[in-house]
Amino acid sequence: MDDRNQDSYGGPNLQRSTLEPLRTRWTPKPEQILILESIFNSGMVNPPKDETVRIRKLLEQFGSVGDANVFYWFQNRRSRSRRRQRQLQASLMADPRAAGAAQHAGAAATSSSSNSPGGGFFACASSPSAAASSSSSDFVIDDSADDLFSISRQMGFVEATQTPPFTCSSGVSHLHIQPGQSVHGFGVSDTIWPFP
Amino acid sequence: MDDRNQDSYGGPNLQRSTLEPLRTRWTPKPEQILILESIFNSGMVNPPKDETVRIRKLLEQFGSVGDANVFYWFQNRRSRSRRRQRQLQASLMADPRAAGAAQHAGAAATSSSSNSPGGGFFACASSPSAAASSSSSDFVIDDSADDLFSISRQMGFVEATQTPPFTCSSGVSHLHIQPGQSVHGFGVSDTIWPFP
DNA sequence: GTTGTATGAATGAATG
DNA sequence: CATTCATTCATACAAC
Repeated sequence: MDDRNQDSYGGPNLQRSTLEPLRTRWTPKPEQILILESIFNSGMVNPPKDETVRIRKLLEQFGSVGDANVFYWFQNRRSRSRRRQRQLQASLMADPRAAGAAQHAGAAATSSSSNSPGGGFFACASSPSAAASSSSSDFVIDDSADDLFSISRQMGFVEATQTPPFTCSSGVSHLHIQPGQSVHGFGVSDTIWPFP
Repeated sequence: MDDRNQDSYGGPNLQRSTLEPLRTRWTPKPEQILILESIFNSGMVNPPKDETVRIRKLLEQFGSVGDANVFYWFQNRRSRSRRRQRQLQASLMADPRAAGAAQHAGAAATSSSSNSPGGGFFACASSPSAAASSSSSDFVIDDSADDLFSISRQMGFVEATQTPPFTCSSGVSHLHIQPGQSVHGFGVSDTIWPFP
């Protein structure tokens, strides 16, 4: 399916009664969250357009999703991570003893199951088709692949009803991004006013 | 009377001391959105500075707003419209059958009658005195307005204490908004996405 | 059924 | 004009 219709009609459990025209907001499926999460944690916190499309296609194997959803997801993810980080910092600054009390995070797997808080965790990368990639430009791991415990709710049970070919390579992913972009040529601002 | 205008340039800030939700950023009132929307749809998608100032003054009748806000609004508007258009094009190109599948936006995009910014939607232009009558109905917005609409959901209730009637003269038709009138908010939020 | 929280979606405000 | 960040609104879902 190469259509990227952004209909988010099919929620995970929302389609309980063969009623589809219920336009709700996109509710990512556990598998989708897993994929997104791994991509994010593998360092690609801000995928460019083309990557976003690719990711969307990947996710589409598990349910309807649009590019916009993917875009929003990453944006929210970044924003949220940053905010949490800041709050945590503030908390620590206020009271160093409160180190162990990470807010109230919905995640319960703080220490036992998670890995190094800055990298791996789990990463996956797989293209169902189109492996015509060649040049592997390394992505830039900004600095902190921050927050990782947040994947609580919907991922509790990955009940893959019938998971299409979806492979996950543990370790560091092979996600390759394409830095080259934008045909932006001229930055003329003739009729626009600079600003008062 | 609610004439707490703040100055235009630079800092659109307005917050009540202890009663307001401490809004830092400008939240356009429904009437303001209407005005802006009509100006935009009347063809003026990129107003020069002087026009911007005029628009701001117009908007100020319904709440504090600065030139910068107006400027940003138009800028975002243009950007968003273009992106939406491109996304739509892409969608149609990818899979014409998926035409009706927009997240929860109207499905009236396929026909497309006016995709140009100059396409009529509702515009405003009239002399202050002439439009003072005919107050049977608040206003009429063609719900059949095609793709390029996105009246935010913020148009729900208007608490305008008391502001002078307003008549816009800028475009083609006329639009008369009375501050006390509540604008019927249709929760139609355009939701195509932010980037192609 | 109500409340609280997590989070998708939207948009104002920048920056390049 | 393209992209990104920050804040806010709306809603799905869980807990009660």
